[in-house]
Amino acid sequence: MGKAGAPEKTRTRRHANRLPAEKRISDIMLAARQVFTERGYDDALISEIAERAGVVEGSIYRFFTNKRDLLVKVVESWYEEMLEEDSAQFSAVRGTWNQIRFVVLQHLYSIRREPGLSRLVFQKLRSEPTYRATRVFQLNQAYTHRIVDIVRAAVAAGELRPDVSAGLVRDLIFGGVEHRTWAFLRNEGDFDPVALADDLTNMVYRAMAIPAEDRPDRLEKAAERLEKAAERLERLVDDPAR
Amino acid sequence: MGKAGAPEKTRTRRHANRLPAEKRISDIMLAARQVFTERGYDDALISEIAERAGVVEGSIYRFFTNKRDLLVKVVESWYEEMLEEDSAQFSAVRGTWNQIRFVVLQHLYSIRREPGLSRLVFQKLRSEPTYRATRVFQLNQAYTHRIVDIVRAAVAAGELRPDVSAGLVRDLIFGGVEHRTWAFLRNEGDFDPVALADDLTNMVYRAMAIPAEDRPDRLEKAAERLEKAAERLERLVDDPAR
Amino acid sequence: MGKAGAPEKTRTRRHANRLPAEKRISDIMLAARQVFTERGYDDALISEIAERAGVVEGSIYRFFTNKRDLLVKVVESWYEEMLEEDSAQFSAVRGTWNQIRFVVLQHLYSIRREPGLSRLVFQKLRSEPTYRATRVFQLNQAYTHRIVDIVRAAVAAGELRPDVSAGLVRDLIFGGVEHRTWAFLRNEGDFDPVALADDLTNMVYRAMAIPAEDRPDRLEKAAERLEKAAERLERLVDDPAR
Amino acid sequence: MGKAGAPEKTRTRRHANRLPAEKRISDIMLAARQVFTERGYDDALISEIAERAGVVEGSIYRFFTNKRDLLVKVVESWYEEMLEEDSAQFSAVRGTWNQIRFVVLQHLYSIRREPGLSRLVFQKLRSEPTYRATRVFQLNQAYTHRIVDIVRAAVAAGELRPDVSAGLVRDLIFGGVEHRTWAFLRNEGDFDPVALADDLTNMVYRAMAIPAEDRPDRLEKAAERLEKAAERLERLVDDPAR
DNA sequence: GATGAATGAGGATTCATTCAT
DNA sequence: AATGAATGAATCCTCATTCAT
Repeated sequence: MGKAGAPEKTRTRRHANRLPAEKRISDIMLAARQVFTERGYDDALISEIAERAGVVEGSIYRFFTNKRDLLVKVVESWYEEMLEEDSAQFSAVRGTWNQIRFVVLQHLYSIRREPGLSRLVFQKLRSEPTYRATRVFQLNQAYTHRIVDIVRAAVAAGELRPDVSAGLVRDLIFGGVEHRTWAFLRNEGDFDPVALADDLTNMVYRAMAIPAEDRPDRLEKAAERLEKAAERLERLVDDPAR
Repeated sequence: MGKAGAPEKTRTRRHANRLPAEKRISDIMLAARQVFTERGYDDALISEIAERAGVVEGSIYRFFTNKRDLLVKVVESWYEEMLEEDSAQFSAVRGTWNQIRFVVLQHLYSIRREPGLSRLVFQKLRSEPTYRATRVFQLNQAYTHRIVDIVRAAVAAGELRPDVSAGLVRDLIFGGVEHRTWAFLRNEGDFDPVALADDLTNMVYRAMAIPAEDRPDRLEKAAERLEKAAERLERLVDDPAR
Repeated sequence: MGKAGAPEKTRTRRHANRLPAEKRISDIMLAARQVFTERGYDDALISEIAERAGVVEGSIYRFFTNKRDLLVKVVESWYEEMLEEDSAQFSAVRGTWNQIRFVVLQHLYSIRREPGLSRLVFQKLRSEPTYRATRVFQLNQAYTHRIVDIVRAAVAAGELRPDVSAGLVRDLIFGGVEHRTWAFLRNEGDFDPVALADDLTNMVYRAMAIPAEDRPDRLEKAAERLEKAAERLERLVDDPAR
Repeated sequence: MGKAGAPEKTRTRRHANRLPAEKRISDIMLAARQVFTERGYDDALISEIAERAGVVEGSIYRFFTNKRDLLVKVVESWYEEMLEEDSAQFSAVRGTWNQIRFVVLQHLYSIRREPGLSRLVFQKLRSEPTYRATRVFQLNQAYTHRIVDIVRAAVAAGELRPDVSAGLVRDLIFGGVEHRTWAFLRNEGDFDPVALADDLTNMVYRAMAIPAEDRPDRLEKAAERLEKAAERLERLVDDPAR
């Protein structure tokens, strides 16, 4: 009903160039990313996305179910992008502290690079009741799970307290980052990713570290080694022939 | 159907029922709180709020600039409510850990009691560019600043590390809570406020606690041992032949 | 979502005169009746209806749920109009044949007067799966049921065959009329309501009439009365004194 | 969801699978018949028809001008099918009543077999202004004209009243059947074709049968009696004294 | 002060049809 | 001949807000 309207009318059409689907899709997604970033979800117009992508509105619906789907796809690809980039570098980072700091820092960088998309994730996608069923949810899981992995490994290695909840650590980190960056996301000024990453990592690492009482203190160890060295020297001196 | 040709409403809206403005306002805010909670911002209808408040749409605009203002006012009063309630009990809580835990727990309780409003704050109000100019912002500051106060006091008292950033702690806590409760806010199941408050407080407290290494006694002991070892070495050097 | 769009924008508005709801409704229904009649359902534009009614599009939705509801309401009022008009005159018509003819003729007149609405009923409303739940259905029932009543009464009075199915008669009549008038409804030329009503009524009446074998034929009755009259006259002549 | 970023379809549409045009056409028409039947005209998608026919949308337009043309062709072939089937059996039916009943019954059967197509004819095709120019119109004429032929032959044979309008009979029958079956077409329950065919045929046949009053014998007898009565009266007048 | 009828901008979405490849 | 990507027109409906009464 109302659908067909007057379907038999003659229409003038200028057929545009026939591009490979991939190119079309990436054009649309690029344009959408821009528009969503600039305007937010509600104020983003499909017509503007279409225009910037050099496509007609209807063409968008060949590839994307609806506006929300387009947003979701854009965010998905952003996550994939981030995961890919990060994982390449991440493998080179050694040490629990360094790894945590790396993840935090990359996260801060990505927020700083894409405040618009970040806001959309924080504000729109994550609060929807269907979020958990989304691929974005899974990607975000993968994204944040790196922290969990790092923590668990360090716990297993005896570096961190055995009673540390990796999940809670993850939420502290990502929640903390988010809270720390809301002002920036509201355009209220910049932040220093490196300093923040250091502070945050220190904080969290300290919370997980094995308490001094339960492990050989470094100073103590050093003293011990020094003592032993001194002893041996003394023995040598006492009995140089030996 | 439904609307019918003629208005079958026969509304019993008290004509010119002149109530004191305060009563009017509180009726409207109560209704608005319900409707916003049940439906979220976009799906909340002014008409429904008016109906529930026993008021006409237009009357709402006598007291509130617009829909958003109404939301803001509702949230403000919620915050005031929370601050009032909490502060009464808070003064009785002794000890840094206990105080932090108290604030965290109350926060968790309030989220659990008002998931709808919480979501609106997290999702809608906080992301708006005008947020910082809002009284909600100030109230939230007051609300979260208690953590800052607690931490600073404890730092000053020498209980916590002097290099702790109280602001970062605040963001870790509130951000962490938020991340931890999103699933709940999405209606994906409940959480245990007490357990979470304990875990989170422990975590954060540990991060701020003065590390064993920095405690005077142990430092001094280690220094003593080092000095003695050094002495012995010096003796050896002075008198190699012995 | 997408609903509010940018709701806080300032809008210029010229407030139109405040008419009683009834007047508004009737204005809208009148305009709708015209537009639906002229264009059919799909090609009827709400905007055009609004314009002709001197109303803004949104106002239509104060009184009518949606476009279809508007059509339904228009048709309903048309039916009520017809039922009212007819029933006033109908009560004056005596005799089964005359009554049937009257109903048929009025029906033909109404088709001729409102071909557009007739087509909409025949084509759009009646074929919808929800039709039976509609008030239009009920009105149509009332409209066509007059035939059923007439037939049943005549059957009860012994004027028509006892085995006549009044429902089938109704369907023959209204179905027959409809088939007979489709060409007209398609704008393929006029028809003669009076002649058609007569022919159709004759046809149907004949189909229901008690067969001659089973009832005193009029000629026979006349002959009988004539015989009796002749007899009495003869007796008078034979015995004038009596 | 669903459409996904990349076309996951991997359609196995036989590329350049060059089938004889006839096969193509019949595949398309078969698919179209199904889809039109299942969904109705407006909700039938060319894309679905194409898919079911194992063809690409564009190919449909090689053989059919547009969607409506496709519907028309489908209905045409259905009519041809029906006419062919019926005429084979029809020739074996003897007697006016039996022939009418046969046509009615076959019509009822076809409605019962193809409610979807029937509805499309009743609702969509027949109401279009171009209907009369259609081949469907002609086929329908042929289809319904059998009634006209039967009636005219019976009239000519003196079996039926000479003043019967064969066209009106046709409209009563097909209109009556249609009205009687709308509930079924709306999916509101079944009907009994045989019983309905019998009732309807009886009804119509009675309407056309030569009335008893017009039979020579009874007329003559009555005339005789009248003449005799008149004679007696005349005698009285002639010889009042007697 | 209260009423509530009227405003009116605003945009996603569909799908038959075309035509370059 | 077949393909199927691209076209693009076309419209219903919502609801916060206003302001004449």
